[in-house]
Amino acid sequence: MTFPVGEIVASRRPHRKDAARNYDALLDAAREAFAAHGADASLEDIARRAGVGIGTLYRNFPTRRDLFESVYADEVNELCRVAGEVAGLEPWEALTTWLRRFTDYMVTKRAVREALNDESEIFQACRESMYAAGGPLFERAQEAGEARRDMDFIDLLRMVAGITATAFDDDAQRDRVLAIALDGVRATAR
Amino acid sequence: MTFPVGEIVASRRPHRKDAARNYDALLDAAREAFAAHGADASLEDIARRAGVGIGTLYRNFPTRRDLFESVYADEVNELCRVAGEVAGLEPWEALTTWLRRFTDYMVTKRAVREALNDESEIFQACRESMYAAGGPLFERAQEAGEARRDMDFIDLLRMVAGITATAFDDDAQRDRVLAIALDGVRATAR
DNA sequence: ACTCTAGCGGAGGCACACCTCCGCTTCAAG
DNA sequence: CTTGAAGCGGAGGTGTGCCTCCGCTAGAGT
Repeated sequence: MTFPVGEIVASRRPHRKDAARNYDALLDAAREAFAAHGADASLEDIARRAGVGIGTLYRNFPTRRDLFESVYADEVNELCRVAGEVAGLEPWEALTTWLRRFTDYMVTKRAVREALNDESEIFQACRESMYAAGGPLFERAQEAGEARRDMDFIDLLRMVAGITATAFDDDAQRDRVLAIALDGVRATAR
Repeated sequence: MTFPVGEIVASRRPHRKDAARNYDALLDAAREAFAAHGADASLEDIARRAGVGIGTLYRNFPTRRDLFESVYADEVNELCRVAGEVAGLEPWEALTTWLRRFTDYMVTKRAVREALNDESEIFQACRESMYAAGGPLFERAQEAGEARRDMDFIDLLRMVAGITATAFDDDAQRDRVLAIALDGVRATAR
Protein backbone atom coordinates (compact mmCIF):
# COMPACT_ATOMS: atom_id res chain seq x y z
CA MET A 1 0.00 0.00 0.00
CA THR A 2 1.37 3.41 -0.95
CA PHE A 3 0.84 6.78 0.66
CA PRO A 4 1.23 9.32 -2.11
CA VAL A 5 -0.09 12.14 0.02
CA GLY A 6 2.68 11.75 2.53
CA GLU A 7 5.21 12.00 -0.24
CA ILE A 8 3.68 15.10 -1.70
CA VAL A 9 3.58 17.07 1.50
CA ALA A 10 5.85 15.62 4.13
CA SER A 11 9.33 16.64 3.02
CA ARG A 12 8.92 20.19 4.24
CA ARG A 13 9.69 19.31 7.85
CA PRO A 14 12.98 21.08 8.64
CA HIS A 15 16.14 19.23 9.68
CA ARG A 16 17.42 21.32 12.55
CA LYS A 17 16.20 20.13 15.91
CA ASP A 18 14.61 23.35 17.20
CA ALA A 19 13.09 24.05 13.82
CA ALA A 20 11.53 20.59 13.65
CA ARG A 21 10.06 21.06 17.12
CA ASN A 22 8.50 24.35 16.08
CA TYR A 23 7.13 22.77 12.94
CA ASP A 24 5.43 20.06 14.95
CA ALA A 25 4.09 22.52 17.50
CA LEU A 26 2.61 24.57 14.68
CA LEU A 27 0.88 21.56 13.17
CA ASP A 28 -0.56 20.60 16.55
CA ALA A 29 -1.80 24.10 17.27
CA ALA A 30 -3.22 24.39 13.78
CA ARG A 31 -5.07 21.11 14.08
CA GLU A 32 -6.74 22.31 17.27
CA ALA A 33 -7.50 25.75 15.88
CA PHE A 34 -9.02 24.45 12.67
CA ALA A 35 -11.12 22.04 14.69
CA ALA A 36 -12.36 24.79 16.96
CA HIS A 37 -12.81 27.69 14.55
CA GLY A 38 -12.95 26.21 11.08
CA ALA A 39 -10.62 26.77 8.17
CA ASP A 40 -10.30 30.50 8.78
CA ALA A 41 -8.92 30.35 12.29
CA SER A 42 -6.52 33.17 13.10
CA LEU A 43 -2.95 32.40 12.04
CA GLU A 44 -1.52 34.72 14.65
CA ASP A 45 -3.46 32.83 17.27
CA ILE A 46 -2.06 29.54 15.99
CA ALA A 47 1.49 30.87 16.20
CA ARG A 48 0.80 32.19 19.70
CA ARG A 49 -0.54 28.87 20.91
CA ALA A 50 2.35 27.02 19.33
CA GLY A 51 4.70 29.30 21.26
CA VAL A 52 6.49 30.61 18.18
CA GLY A 53 6.62 33.94 16.38
CA ILE A 54 4.34 34.68 13.51
CA GLY A 55 7.38 34.82 11.24
CA THR A 56 8.17 31.20 11.99
CA LEU A 57 4.69 30.18 10.99
CA TYR A 58 5.00 31.97 7.67
CA ARG A 59 8.46 30.52 6.98
CA ASN A 60 7.16 26.99 7.38
CA PHE A 61 3.78 27.59 5.77
CA PRO A 62 3.82 30.53 3.39
CA THR A 63 0.06 30.48 2.93
CA ARG A 64 -2.90 29.48 5.01
CA ARG A 65 -3.59 26.80 2.49
CA ASP A 66 -0.14 25.27 2.94
CA LEU A 67 -0.77 24.91 6.65
CA PHE A 68 -4.24 23.53 6.22
CA GLU A 69 -3.11 21.07 3.59
CA SER A 70 -0.41 19.75 5.89
CA VAL A 71 -2.85 19.17 8.73
CA TYR A 72 -5.34 17.58 6.40
CA ALA A 73 -2.76 15.36 4.73
CA ASP A 74 -1.63 14.05 8.11
CA GLU A 75 -5.13 12.94 8.95
CA VAL A 76 -5.66 11.37 5.56
CA ASN A 77 -2.43 9.42 5.93
CA GLU A 78 -3.60 8.17 9.29
CA LEU A 79 -6.90 7.06 7.74
CA CYS A 80 -5.09 5.19 5.01
CA ARG A 81 -3.07 3.36 7.63
CA VAL A 82 -6.20 2.37 9.54
CA ALA A 83 -7.81 1.00 6.39
CA GLY A 84 -5.10 -1.63 6.33
CA GLU A 85 -5.68 -2.52 9.97
CA VAL A 86 -9.36 -3.32 9.59
CA ALA A 87 -8.87 -5.54 6.54
CA GLY A 88 -9.20 -8.69 8.67
CA LEU A 89 -12.69 -7.93 9.98
CA GLU A 90 -16.02 -8.99 8.49
CA PRO A 91 -17.00 -6.77 5.51
CA TRP A 92 -19.67 -4.66 7.19
CA GLU A 93 -17.77 -4.52 10.45
CA ALA A 94 -14.63 -3.41 8.63
CA LEU A 95 -16.47 -0.63 6.84
CA THR A 96 -18.21 0.79 9.90
CA THR A 97 -15.08 0.54 12.02
CA TRP A 98 -13.19 2.51 9.42
CA LEU A 99 -15.98 5.08 9.18
CA ARG A 100 -15.89 5.51 12.92
CA ARG A 101 -12.19 6.22 12.69
CA PHE A 102 -13.02 8.62 9.91
CA THR A 103 -15.19 10.63 12.26
CA ASP A 104 -12.53 10.49 14.98
CA TYR A 105 -9.49 11.46 12.96
CA MET A 106 -11.23 14.17 11.05
CA VAL A 107 -10.73 16.52 13.92
CA THR A 108 -10.77 19.34 11.45
CA LYS A 109 -14.45 18.55 11.11
CA ARG A 110 -15.79 21.97 10.35
CA ALA A 111 -13.21 22.50 7.69
CA VAL A 112 -13.45 19.07 6.11
CA ARG A 113 -16.73 19.84 4.43
CA GLU A 114 -15.06 22.59 2.44
CA ALA A 115 -11.96 20.51 1.76
CA LEU A 116 -14.11 17.77 0.28
CA ASN A 117 -14.96 20.18 -2.51
CA ASP A 118 -11.60 21.85 -2.92
CA GLU A 119 -10.16 21.50 -6.38
CA SER A 120 -6.47 21.99 -5.65
CA GLU A 121 -3.91 19.39 -6.53
CA ILE A 122 -3.09 18.42 -2.98
CA PHE A 123 -6.67 18.02 -1.86
CA GLN A 124 -7.42 16.03 -4.93
CA ALA A 125 -4.50 13.75 -4.12
CA CYS A 126 -5.74 13.45 -0.54
CA ARG A 127 -9.20 12.48 -1.67
CA GLU A 128 -7.83 9.93 -4.06
CA SER A 129 -5.71 8.40 -1.32
CA MET A 130 -8.72 8.22 0.91
CA TYR A 131 -10.91 6.70 -1.76
CA ALA A 132 -8.19 4.20 -2.56
CA ALA A 133 -7.98 3.24 1.10
CA GLY A 134 -11.66 3.23 2.08
CA GLY A 135 -13.35 2.47 -1.24
CA PRO A 136 -12.41 -1.21 -1.27
CA LEU A 137 -13.94 -1.62 2.18
CA PHE A 138 -17.22 -0.35 0.82
CA GLU A 139 -17.07 -2.47 -2.32
CA ARG A 140 -16.32 -5.54 -0.26
CA ALA A 141 -19.41 -4.82 1.83
CA GLN A 142 -21.45 -4.41 -1.35
CA GLU A 143 -20.19 -7.69 -2.76
CA ALA A 144 -21.02 -9.42 0.50
CA GLY A 145 -24.60 -8.15 0.10
CA GLU A 146 -24.29 -5.98 3.20
CA ALA A 147 -24.36 -2.55 1.56
CA ARG A 148 -26.80 -1.21 -1.00
CA ARG A 149 -25.54 -0.87 -4.56
CA ASP A 150 -27.39 2.28 -5.62
CA MET A 151 -24.87 4.62 -4.04
CA ASP A 152 -21.13 5.04 -4.30
CA PHE A 153 -18.39 5.48 -1.77
CA ILE A 154 -18.30 9.24 -2.25
CA ASP A 155 -21.98 9.50 -1.39
CA LEU A 156 -21.24 7.57 1.76
CA LEU A 157 -18.35 9.79 2.78
CA ARG A 158 -20.39 12.93 2.26
CA MET A 159 -23.17 11.52 4.35
CA VAL A 160 -20.86 10.65 7.20
CA ALA A 161 -18.92 13.90 6.91
CA GLY A 162 -22.13 15.90 7.02
CA ILE A 163 -23.46 14.19 10.10
CA THR A 164 -20.09 14.31 11.80
CA ALA A 165 -19.62 18.03 11.22
CA THR A 166 -22.91 18.87 12.91
CA ALA A 167 -23.19 19.87 16.54
CA PHE A 168 -24.92 17.33 18.75
CA ASP A 169 -26.07 17.41 22.34
CA ASP A 170 -23.58 14.70 23.20
CA ASP A 171 -21.53 11.90 21.69
CA ALA A 172 -24.29 9.38 22.32
CA GLN A 173 -26.66 11.34 20.11
CA ARG A 174 -24.06 11.59 17.36
CA ASP A 175 -23.43 7.84 17.47
CA ARG A 176 -27.15 7.11 17.46
CA VAL A 177 -27.82 9.30 14.46
CA LEU A 178 -24.84 7.95 12.57
CA ALA A 179 -25.94 4.39 13.23
CA ILE A 180 -29.42 5.15 11.91
CA ALA A 181 -28.06 6.68 8.74
CA LEU A 182 -25.83 3.65 8.26
CA ASP A 183 -28.91 1.48 8.61
CA GLY A 184 -30.09 3.26 5.50
CA VAL A 185 -26.92 2.28 3.72
CA ARG A 186 -27.61 -1.30 4.60
CA ALA A 187 -31.39 -1.31 4.31
CA THR A 188 -32.07 -2.54 0.81
CA ALA A 189 -29.44 -5.24 1.09
CA ARG A 190 -31.35 -7.11 3.76
CA MET B 1 -51.84 26.40 15.78
CA THR B 2 -49.86 29.34 17.24
CA PHE B 3 -46.67 30.96 16.05
CA PRO B 4 -44.97 32.32 19.14
CA VAL B 5 -41.76 33.12 17.30
CA GLY B 6 -43.43 35.61 15.05
CA GLU B 7 -44.84 37.42 18.04
CA ILE B 8 -41.52 37.62 19.80
CA VAL B 9 -39.56 39.07 16.94
CA ALA B 10 -41.81 40.62 14.32
CA SER B 11 -42.92 43.90 15.84
CA ARG B 12 -39.60 45.62 15.15
CA ARG B 13 -40.48 46.38 11.54
CA PRO B 14 -40.71 50.20 11.30
CA HIS B 15 -43.89 52.04 10.33
CA ARG B 16 -42.62 54.64 7.92
CA LYS B 17 -42.71 53.53 4.31
CA ASP B 18 -39.06 54.08 3.35
CA ALA B 19 -37.89 52.66 6.65
CA ALA B 20 -39.94 49.50 6.16
CA ARG B 21 -38.49 49.06 2.69
CA ASN B 22 -34.97 49.34 4.07
CA TYR B 23 -35.80 46.86 6.80
CA ASP B 24 -36.99 44.32 4.25
CA ALA B 25 -33.99 44.90 1.99
CA LEU B 26 -31.70 44.30 4.94
CA LEU B 27 -33.40 41.04 5.82
CA ASP B 28 -33.15 39.86 2.23
CA ALA B 29 -29.49 40.77 1.92
CA ALA B 30 -28.76 39.20 5.29
CA ARG B 31 -30.48 35.96 4.34
CA GLU B 32 -28.31 35.72 1.24
CA ALA B 33 -25.13 36.67 3.04
CA PHE B 34 -25.66 34.22 5.89
CA ALA B 35 -26.38 31.52 3.35
CA ALA B 36 -23.22 32.28 1.41
CA HIS B 37 -20.74 33.03 4.19
CA GLY B 38 -22.17 31.58 7.36
CA ALA B 39 -23.19 33.38 10.51
CA ASP B 40 -20.20 35.72 10.52
CA ALA B 41 -20.81 37.34 7.15
CA SER B 42 -19.70 40.96 6.99
CA LEU B 43 -22.36 43.37 8.23
CA GLU B 44 -20.99 46.21 6.13
CA ASP B 45 -21.29 44.01 3.11
CA ILE B 46 -24.91 43.23 3.97
CA ALA B 47 -25.71 46.93 4.28
CA ARG B 48 -23.95 47.61 0.98
CA ARG B 49 -25.92 44.92 -0.83
CA ALA B 50 -29.15 46.13 0.70
CA GLY B 51 -28.36 49.59 -0.64
CA VAL B 52 -28.50 51.28 2.76
CA GLY B 53 -25.93 52.87 5.04
CA ILE B 54 -24.29 50.88 7.77
CA GLY B 55 -26.00 53.14 10.31
CA THR B 56 -29.40 52.01 9.09
CA LEU B 57 -28.43 48.41 9.62
CA TYR B 58 -27.38 49.10 13.18
CA ARG B 59 -30.49 51.11 13.97
CA ASN B 60 -32.70 48.22 12.91
CA PHE B 61 -30.52 45.47 14.29
CA PRO B 62 -28.26 46.71 17.07
CA THR B 63 -26.29 43.47 17.17
CA ARG B 64 -25.36 40.79 14.71
CA ARG B 65 -27.41 38.41 16.73
CA ASP B 66 -30.54 40.56 16.37
CA LEU B 67 -30.20 40.41 12.61
CA PHE B 68 -29.52 36.72 12.50
CA GLU B 69 -32.37 35.95 14.84
CA SER B 70 -34.77 37.85 12.62
CA VAL B 71 -33.72 35.96 9.50
CA TYR B 72 -33.86 32.69 11.34
CA ALA B 73 -37.24 33.40 12.90
CA ASP B 74 -38.68 34.19 9.47
CA GLU B 75 -37.61 30.83 8.17
CA VAL B 76 -38.91 29.01 11.21
CA ASN B 77 -42.27 30.72 10.83
CA GLU B 78 -42.41 29.63 7.24
CA LEU B 79 -41.67 26.07 8.29
CA CYS B 80 -44.43 26.14 10.86
CA ARG B 81 -46.84 27.27 8.20
CA VAL B 82 -45.81 24.45 5.88
CA ALA B 83 -46.34 21.89 8.63
CA GLY B 84 -50.01 22.74 8.51
CA GLU B 85 -50.15 22.37 4.74
CA VAL B 86 -48.87 18.81 4.67
CA ALA B 87 -51.23 17.57 7.36
CA GLY B 88 -53.48 15.96 4.76
CA LEU B 89 -50.86 13.63 3.30
CA GLU B 90 -50.08 10.06 4.32
CA PRO B 91 -47.95 9.95 7.49
CA TRP B 92 -44.58 9.10 5.93
CA GLU B 93 -45.24 11.27 2.91
CA ALA B 94 -46.15 14.19 5.14
CA LEU B 95 -42.98 13.83 7.19
CA THR B 96 -40.60 13.60 4.24
CA THR B 97 -42.32 16.42 2.40
CA TRP B 98 -41.91 18.64 5.40
CA LEU B 99 -38.29 17.62 5.78
CA ARG B 100 -37.68 18.51 2.16
CA ARG B 101 -39.13 21.93 2.82
CA PHE B 102 -36.87 22.09 5.82
CA THR B 103 -33.84 21.70 3.57
CA ASP B 104 -35.20 24.27 1.12
CA TYR B 105 -36.25 27.01 3.47
CA MET B 106 -33.22 26.71 5.64
CA VAL B 107 -31.25 28.78 3.19
CA THR B 108 -29.04 29.85 6.02
CA LYS B 109 -27.82 26.28 5.98
CA ARG B 110 -24.31 26.85 7.13
CA ALA B 111 -25.49 28.85 10.07
CA VAL B 112 -28.34 26.61 11.09
CA ARG B 113 -26.07 24.02 12.60
CA GLU B 114 -24.80 26.57 15.07
CA ALA B 115 -28.25 27.93 15.75
CA LEU B 116 -29.51 24.47 16.62
CA ASN B 117 -27.21 24.59 19.63
CA ASP B 118 -27.61 28.20 20.59
CA GLU B 119 -28.91 28.67 24.11
CA SER B 120 -30.44 32.13 23.80
CA GLU B 121 -34.08 32.77 24.51
CA ILE B 122 -35.09 33.49 20.94
CA PHE B 123 -33.39 30.48 19.45
CA GLN B 124 -34.91 28.31 22.10
CA ALA B 125 -38.32 29.69 21.22
CA CYS B 126 -37.62 29.06 17.54
CA ARG B 127 -36.65 25.49 18.19
CA GLU B 128 -39.72 24.90 20.27
CA SER B 129 -41.94 26.31 17.53
CA MET B 130 -40.29 24.06 15.04
CA TYR B 131 -40.58 21.02 17.26
CA ALA B 132 -44.20 21.84 17.88
CA ALA B 133 -44.82 22.07 14.15
CA GLY B 134 -42.76 19.14 12.87
CA GLY B 135 -42.75 16.81 15.86
CA PRO B 136 -46.35 15.66 15.42
CA LEU B 137 -45.59 14.69 11.83
CA PHE B 138 -42.85 12.42 13.07
CA GLU B 139 -44.97 10.94 15.84
CA ARG B 140 -47.75 10.26 13.41
CA ALA B 141 -45.31 8.39 11.20
CA GLN B 142 -44.13 6.42 14.20
CA GLU B 143 -47.66 5.51 15.21
CA ALA B 144 -48.38 4.41 11.67
CA GLY B 145 -45.42 2.03 11.94
CA GLU B 146 -43.53 3.93 9.27
CA ALA B 147 -40.74 5.42 11.38
CA ARG B 148 -38.53 3.69 13.90
CA ARG B 149 -39.22 4.33 17.57
CA ASP B 150 -35.68 4.31 18.95
CA MET B 151 -34.97 7.90 17.98
CA ASP B 152 -36.65 11.21 18.62
CA PHE B 153 -37.57 14.13 16.43
CA ILE B 154 -34.52 16.10 17.50
CA ASP B 155 -32.23 13.29 16.36
CA LEU B 156 -33.98 13.40 13.02
CA LEU B 157 -33.61 17.14 12.61
CA ARG B 158 -29.92 17.02 13.41
CA MET B 159 -29.42 14.29 10.90
CA VAL B 160 -31.18 16.21 8.16
CA ALA B 161 -29.52 19.49 9.11
CA GLY B 162 -26.09 17.88 9.02
CA ILE B 163 -26.59 16.35 5.61
CA THR B 164 -28.21 19.49 4.26
CA ALA B 165 -25.40 21.76 5.42
CA THR B 166 -22.75 19.71 3.67
CA ALA B 167 -21.40 20.54 0.23
CA PHE B 168 -22.40 18.10 -2.49
CA ASP B 169 -21.38 17.72 -6.10
CA ASP B 170 -24.92 18.50 -7.17
CA ASP B 171 -28.50 18.51 -5.94
CA ALA B 172 -29.06 14.98 -7.17
CA GLN B 173 -26.34 13.70 -4.89
CA ARG B 174 -27.78 15.58 -1.94
CA ASP B 175 -31.24 14.13 -2.57
CA ARG B 176 -29.86 10.65 -3.00
CA VAL B 177 -27.90 10.78 0.25
CA LEU B 178 -30.80 12.27 2.13
CA ALA B 179 -33.12 9.57 0.84
CA ILE B 180 -30.71 6.87 1.95
CA ALA B 181 -30.43 8.31 5.43
CA LEU B 182 -34.22 8.51 5.62
CA ASP B 183 -34.34 4.85 4.67
CA GLY B 184 -32.46 4.31 7.90
CA VAL B 185 -35.14 6.18 9.79
CA ARG B 186 -37.71 3.84 8.30
CA ALA B 187 -35.68 0.65 8.24
CA THR B 188 -36.64 -1.13 11.44
CA ALA B 189 -40.28 -0.27 11.03
CA ARG B 190 -40.65 -2.41 7.93
C1' DA C 1 -47.74 73.99 2.51
C1' DC C 2 -45.36 73.54 6.99
C1' DT C 3 -43.16 71.51 10.39
C1' DC C 4 -40.96 68.36 13.22
C1' DT C 5 -39.19 64.28 14.06
C1' DA C 6 -38.11 59.53 12.65
C1' DG C 7 -34.89 57.98 9.88
C1' DC C 8 -30.72 58.26 6.93
C1' DG C 9 -25.77 57.50 5.66
C1' DG C 10 -21.13 57.44 5.98
C1' DA C 11 -16.91 59.50 8.15
C1' DG C 12 -13.86 58.10 11.51
C1' DG C 13 -11.90 55.81 15.70
C1' DC C 14 -10.86 51.24 17.31
C1' DA C 15 -9.47 46.51 17.11
C1' DC C 16 -7.56 42.84 14.98
C1' DA C 17 -5.70 39.80 11.27
C1' DC C 18 -2.55 39.45 7.46
C1' DC C 19 2.08 39.35 5.88
C1' DT C 20 7.01 41.30 5.24
C1' DC C 21 11.33 42.34 6.70
C1' DC C 22 15.51 42.35 9.15
C1' DG C 23 18.57 42.37 13.28
C1' DC C 24 19.39 38.78 16.68
C1' DT C 25 19.97 33.78 18.23
C1' DT C 26 21.29 29.15 18.17
C1' DC C 27 22.37 24.86 16.05
C1' DA C 28 25.69 21.85 14.20
C1' DA C 29 29.59 20.99 11.11
C1' DG C 30 34.44 21.11 11.01
C1' DC D 1 35.57 26.19 20.11
C1' DT D 2 34.69 28.66 16.22
C1' DT D 3 31.86 30.21 12.86
C1' DG D 4 28.50 30.80 9.33
C1' DA D 5 24.18 30.13 7.92
C1' DA D 6 19.63 28.40 9.07
C1' DG D 7 16.25 29.82 11.83
C1' DC D 8 13.89 33.02 15.04
C1' DG D 9 10.46 36.57 16.49
C1' DG D 10 7.97 40.47 16.57
C1' DA D 11 7.58 45.44 15.11
C1' DG D 12 5.05 47.71 11.92
C1' DG D 13 2.53 48.82 7.47
C1' DT D 14 -1.81 47.62 5.26
C1' DG D 15 -6.33 46.19 4.90
C1' DT D 16 -10.87 45.16 6.66
C1' DG D 17 -14.70 44.84 9.78
C1' DC D 18 -17.07 46.67 13.88
C1' DC D 19 -19.75 50.22 15.77
C1' DT D 20 -20.80 55.24 17.17
C1' DC D 21 -22.13 59.67 16.31
C1' DC D 22 -24.14 63.56 14.27
C1' DG D 23 -25.46 66.83 10.54
C1' DC D 24 -28.74 66.16 6.88
C1' DT D 25 -33.19 64.33 4.44
C1' DA D 26 -37.67 63.32 3.66
C1' DG D 27 -42.08 61.12 5.22
C1' DA D 28 -46.45 61.99 7.67
C1' DG D 29 -49.58 64.47 10.37
C1' DT D 30 -51.97 68.96 10.58
